[in-house]
Amino acid sequence: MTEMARRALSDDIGFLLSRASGAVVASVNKELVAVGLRVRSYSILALACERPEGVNQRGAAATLGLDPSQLVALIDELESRELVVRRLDPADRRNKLIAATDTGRELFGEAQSRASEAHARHFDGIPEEMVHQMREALYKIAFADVATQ
Amino acid sequence: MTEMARRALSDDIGFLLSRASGAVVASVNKELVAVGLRVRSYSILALACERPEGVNQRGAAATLGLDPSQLVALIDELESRELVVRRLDPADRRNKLIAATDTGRELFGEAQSRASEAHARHFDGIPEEMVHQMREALYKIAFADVATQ
DNA sequence: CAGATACCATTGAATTTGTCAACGATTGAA
DNA sequence: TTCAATCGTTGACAAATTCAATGGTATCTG
Repeated sequence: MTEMARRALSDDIGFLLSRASGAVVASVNKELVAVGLRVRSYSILALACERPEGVNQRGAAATLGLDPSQLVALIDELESRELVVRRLDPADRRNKLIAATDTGRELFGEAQSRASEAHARHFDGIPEEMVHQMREALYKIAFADVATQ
Repeated sequence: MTEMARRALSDDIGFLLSRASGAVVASVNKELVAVGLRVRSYSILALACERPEGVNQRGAAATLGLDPSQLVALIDELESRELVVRRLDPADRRNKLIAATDTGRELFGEAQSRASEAHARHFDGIPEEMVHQMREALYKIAFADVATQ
């Protein structure tokens, strides 16, 4: 299994993953300045757009792989720009549901197409099949829920 | 091309990339506490081990995709632990060559096997062919040198 | 040779991200 | 009713990102 140690860092798949991610995130961030978003806030807005009733912060943090406390300030910002609203979940008043406003959905559309352009710059040169395989693998890794200890 | 906008954030390949990367990096970081390293310092040490004469900081920053200024403190730390040494490049005294010491190589071996274990937790469940495709794609993206503006 | 230009590591600052421990409010179960 | 668990939130601190500037060094040009 580990019989053959890799020599070069450039072959280390963990390194490649974080390096590639950093490059794409940086591109998307630059592309999103025009709409006043960053990848983080963009992702939250995306989730808030997915369901009309909204998502609770705990759940959002889980799908984003973040600590719940990280969402607070980001949502504060989105809310102050009236892109999302925080409402108490009537079914469980501990929850707050984050839902996109019409303005939020509109901006998200613009943001989404900008993000796509940034993605295109990175992925267009790569064979479709390879991207497909990568997407599947990434999905598995992202949501594998590995016990990290 | 962009005719079909993706609906769910979970399908967004940029998001999956950063999410997966975050998960793997977090795992590796946890695995590396035992040797007093983090992914960043581990990567620098890896580069310093690759060539006996060492690598200059500018080059290292480029392959790591970091701003050169980020390396300074990291190398300071590695140097203070005598895992690497900074030497002036005799051929061009603007450069400083970062080379691993024997201690550094020794520790790196340990670190490398720990990192491999962390990787295994994430990648072992994924078909080999898929990992292979992903590695190639990631390599292209990581070093594509996209004009990010 | 002299000066302009470019490259290197480094410093410093401002912002964003990551991690963790706590707290009040609310819920569900003993 | 009381206990334990969950939710959003706050606060603190370390780490990472980005950018502008500086002093030392090399290269190119005249």
